[in-house]
Amino acid sequence: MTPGIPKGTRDFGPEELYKRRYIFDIIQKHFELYGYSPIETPSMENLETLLGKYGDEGDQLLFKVLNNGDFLSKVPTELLDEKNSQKATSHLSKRGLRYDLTIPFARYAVMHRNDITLPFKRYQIQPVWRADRPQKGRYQEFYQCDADVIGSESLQYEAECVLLFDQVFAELGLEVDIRINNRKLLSALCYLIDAGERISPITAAIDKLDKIGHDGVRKILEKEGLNDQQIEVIAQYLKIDDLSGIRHLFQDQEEAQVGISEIEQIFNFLNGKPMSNKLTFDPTLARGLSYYTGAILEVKSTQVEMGSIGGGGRYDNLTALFGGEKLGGMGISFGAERIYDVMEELGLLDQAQIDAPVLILLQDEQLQEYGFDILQQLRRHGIRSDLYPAGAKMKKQMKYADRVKARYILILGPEEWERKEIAVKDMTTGQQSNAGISEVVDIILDKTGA
RNA sequence: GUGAUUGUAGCUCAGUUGGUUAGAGCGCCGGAUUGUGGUUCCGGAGGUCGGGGGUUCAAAUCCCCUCAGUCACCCCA
Repeated sequence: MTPGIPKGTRDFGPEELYKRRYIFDIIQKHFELYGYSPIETPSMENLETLLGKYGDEGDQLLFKVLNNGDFLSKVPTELLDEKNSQKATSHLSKRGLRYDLTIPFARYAVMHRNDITLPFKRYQIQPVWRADRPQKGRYQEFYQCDADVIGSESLQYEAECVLLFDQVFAELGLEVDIRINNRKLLSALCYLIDAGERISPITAAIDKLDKIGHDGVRKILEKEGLNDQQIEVIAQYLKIDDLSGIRHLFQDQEEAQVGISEIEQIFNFLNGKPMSNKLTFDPTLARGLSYYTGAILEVKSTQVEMGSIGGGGRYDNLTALFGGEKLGGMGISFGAERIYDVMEELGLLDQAQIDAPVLILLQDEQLQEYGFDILQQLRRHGIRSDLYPAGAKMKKQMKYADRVKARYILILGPEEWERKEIAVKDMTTGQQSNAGISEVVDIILDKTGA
């Protein structure tokens, strides 16, 4: 067989992993700085936990795990004859791979309600899986970095999340656009045109505005069966780009007014706070996940064409889905893979590599044990080091040293052995000198700052 | 789920209207250089042309099927 990996998945070599770790470390550091604590949940959840939370599309994209044992024997024969995978699923699979980190977190919060204190702030950096067809910036297995707070309605958390986005992307060296909107405005809009139950197709259409333009949106809405009057109101809404305009449009409609003042309060919290990136109010921002009820956030790179690299929002009622008390929550998610792709394209990850190690080379096989001894002395001093196994020509050893990007090489040979010295070569300058072991340690510690 | 596109050496790709033994660059291995890499020079290894079937005197090239990758749409990070 020829080796391969499933589509939409990737191997990561050492170089990539150092770069990824650089990103994850910065995100994690800021999560903790902002008072979030880590949790982890299993890769698999019960399917009933996952199903119905992400909309029909989401359900389609769930990876389902086949039951163990002779599961086919338990499927009613009518269903087998029907060959309807959808209907048979409940008999074939009771577990699925997690699709995001938010739903598992809500499940966690309900299950561990007695152990957590509200408001509960947690972060989670783990892979999620979607049976999507892969393309640029889209994989079937990818990491999300989520920070959520549950059990508080306070808008300070919305503001906090905006700052978190801003600070993390600033430290990563990325320029981004952070956009904010409020689901209450969208739902009020649908209510205004007497189409409250059509909120998801309508918001889906609105969300596409910057891609397909006003006419495109109009066409979709026509297809959805809205009448001219309704479409006209939506078109009006889409032309507004400031809060006072929105306020005027909705006059004394309560839900919209609440949404507007929420956004205003968030801006008030942020007033005067130094930010590297711009936060803009965008009434056309909708976001796909259906569980958001309040503020919604989305982050896009201004430098590289790529889907959103971060997003989030407030959800009022996720815990109730699992039979818990109603706990409001607010959370954001960093799309690590896309951030990686963006940074790679901008060349921002080139220096994200670990300090090159020290490598010991042997001139003579007889000196291997001596070399091993030197190696351990270096390691005891905290110097990242390695010993090339005996038996290779110096040229080959040198080439290896070059390949692994060794900063220093130590050469042990009969001549040096006679004088109780070690040859030290700085691979970046090519300079070489002899010194005793303790002096060698000092040189390396000094130069590498280890 | 829908649509496009590409599969030729480890990698990136040439390969003319079908025509002898399928090429290049990079990489790899060896040597020039038995105590010194990244430069240079010389030599070498490495290919079921994604797979299967068909047309033909002859197929990497044309046709059909199939598999895989990539990209776009839907949706999303």
